[in-house]
Amino acid sequence: MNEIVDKPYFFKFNVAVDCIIFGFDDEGLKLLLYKRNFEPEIGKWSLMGGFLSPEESLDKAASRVLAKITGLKNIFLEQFHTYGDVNRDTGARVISAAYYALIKISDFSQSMIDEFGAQWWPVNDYPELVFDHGVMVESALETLRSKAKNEPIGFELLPRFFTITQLRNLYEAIYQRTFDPGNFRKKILSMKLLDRLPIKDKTGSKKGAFLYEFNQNRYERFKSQGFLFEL
Amino acid sequence: MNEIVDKPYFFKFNVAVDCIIFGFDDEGLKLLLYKRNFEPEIGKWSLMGGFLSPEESLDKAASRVLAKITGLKNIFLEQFHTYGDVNRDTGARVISAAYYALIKISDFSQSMIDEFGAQWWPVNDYPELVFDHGVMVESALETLRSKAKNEPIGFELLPRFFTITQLRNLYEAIYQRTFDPGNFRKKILSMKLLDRLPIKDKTGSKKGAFLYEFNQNRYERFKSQGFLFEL
DNA sequence: GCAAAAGTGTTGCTTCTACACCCATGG
DNA sequence: CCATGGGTGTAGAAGCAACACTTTTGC
Repeated sequence: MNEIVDKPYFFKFNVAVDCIIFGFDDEGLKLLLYKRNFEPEIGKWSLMGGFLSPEESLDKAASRVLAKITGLKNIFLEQFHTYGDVNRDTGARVISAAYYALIKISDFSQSMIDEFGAQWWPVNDYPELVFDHGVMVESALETLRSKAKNEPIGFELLPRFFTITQLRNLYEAIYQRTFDPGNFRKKILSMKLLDRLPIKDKTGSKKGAFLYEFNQNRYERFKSQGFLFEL
Repeated sequence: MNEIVDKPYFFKFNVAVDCIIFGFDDEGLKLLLYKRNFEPEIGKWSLMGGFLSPEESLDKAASRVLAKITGLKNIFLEQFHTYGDVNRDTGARVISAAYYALIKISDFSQSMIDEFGAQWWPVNDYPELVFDHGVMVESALETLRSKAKNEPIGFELLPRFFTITQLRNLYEAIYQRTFDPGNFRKKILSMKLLDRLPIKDKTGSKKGAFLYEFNQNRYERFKSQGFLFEL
C-alpha cells in the first residue's frame, strides 16, 4: 500500500479469487468449469471462485476454493493476473485475483463433479463463460504455455509414472503442435531429469513403453547450478 | 467474481496499486524510489503507490500514479503480481496490485524528483523498503528478466535512437552477465528489426557508432508470421 | 602512432531437424 | 506375419561461442 496525495483507507472493494483448473488426459488438455447456482448469471458456465476473507491471504483463499471443489491439497497453484475493470462483474464491483492450477486428472474425484455440477471441457472447445472469465482462461493458457517453456510444470498434469509418449502428447496439447517422437525423446532424456522404472506400460502399444518418473530433487540441484529447463 | 458457499459482498478491502519504475543510463539499471511523507512508516523509502478509486480500473489507477510521479503518459506499464498477505501493510489491511514500468530516463523530468523527494537507485544497491516492497522489487526484476528474453521490451528503456553498444550494455545490466560484442551485434542485427540511421554517435568512441531505431511495425509483422524475439 | 571502441570474418563445436531403420509383440 | 508404437542412429543444416583481425579517429 501506498499513496501520494489520495485520501487513504477510504474506498473499499469486494475482493475475490478465481481458479482456472487445468487437467490432462488422453483426449487432451482440459478445463474444469461449473454451472452457477446463484445470481447473478445463474445457470451459466463459470470458473470456480470465492470471496476473500479478512483473516486469509489471497493465496490461502485460492487454495481454499481449489480444495473445496477438487478435494485436493498441495496442488500446483499460481496467481497470474488480477482483474479490476469497473464493470467486469455484473453484480457488483469486484476485484478478482486469478490463479491457475494444474492437477492430475486421475486424482480428481468424480463426486466433486456431481456435487458442484462441474465438468471438464477441452481448452479448445468450452462454452461461453460469465463476466470476463473467458479472458481469464485465455490468459491462463498463455501463461501456462509460456511457463511450460522454461519450467518443468508439465509433470504436475501427468500421473507420477508416465511414458515418454504421454509426456510428448501433453506438450503437443499445450503448444498445439507436433514433436518428432525420436527427437523429443532424446531431448528430454538428455536432461537426465527422468528416472526410468523397470516397468513397462502396455496400454499404448504391443511392445510396451518404459515408465518414467520426474526427479524433482535432481531438478532443483541442476537448477541451482545454472541449468535451465527448456522444451 | 464468484463464490461457492461463501456469503458474497460482505467483507470489503482497501485496494492499492504500487509501481516499480525502472530506468537505464550509463551507470546501469535503476529504480525510482521516494521517501514517504506520511504515516505509517513516514520517512522510509518506498515505491510509488496509490489507492484505487471506485470509478477507475486497476490499470487506470496504475497509470494515474505513474503519471503523477513522472509526468509521463504512454509508458510501458504492466501488472505482474498482486500482494494480499494479511499483515503486509502495517497500517491497515491493503491488497496491492503491483505494476512495473519501463521509462526512458532521459524523458524524465528532474522536477518530479524534487517535488516528491524521489531518487534513482541502482537495482543492485537500493535502501531497505517499507512493507513488502523489497519483495515486489525483486519479483519485478525477475519478471523483467524473463520478459526481456522473449519480447523486445528493452527498447522501452533506451532513447529512440541508440547504438548497438548501448543496447548491449542494457542487456548486460538486465541479465547481469556480459555478451561478446561481435556476437551480440550479429545476433540482434540478424533479426532485421533495427533500422540504421545515417548518423553516428561519437560520444562513446573516436570512430563513432551508428545509431539504430527499433522498428515496432516490422516486429509486429514478423511476430504474426511466427517469428520469436530472443536475446 | 597508439589506444580504444566499432565492426567484420573465421573456425570448430554443439544442437536441431528430418528421416531412416531396427525392435517387440498382440492380434 | 504384419501393423503399430517404441526406441536408436545418422547426416546435413543451423546456430553459437571464442577470438582474430581490420577500421576509424581523438589525443
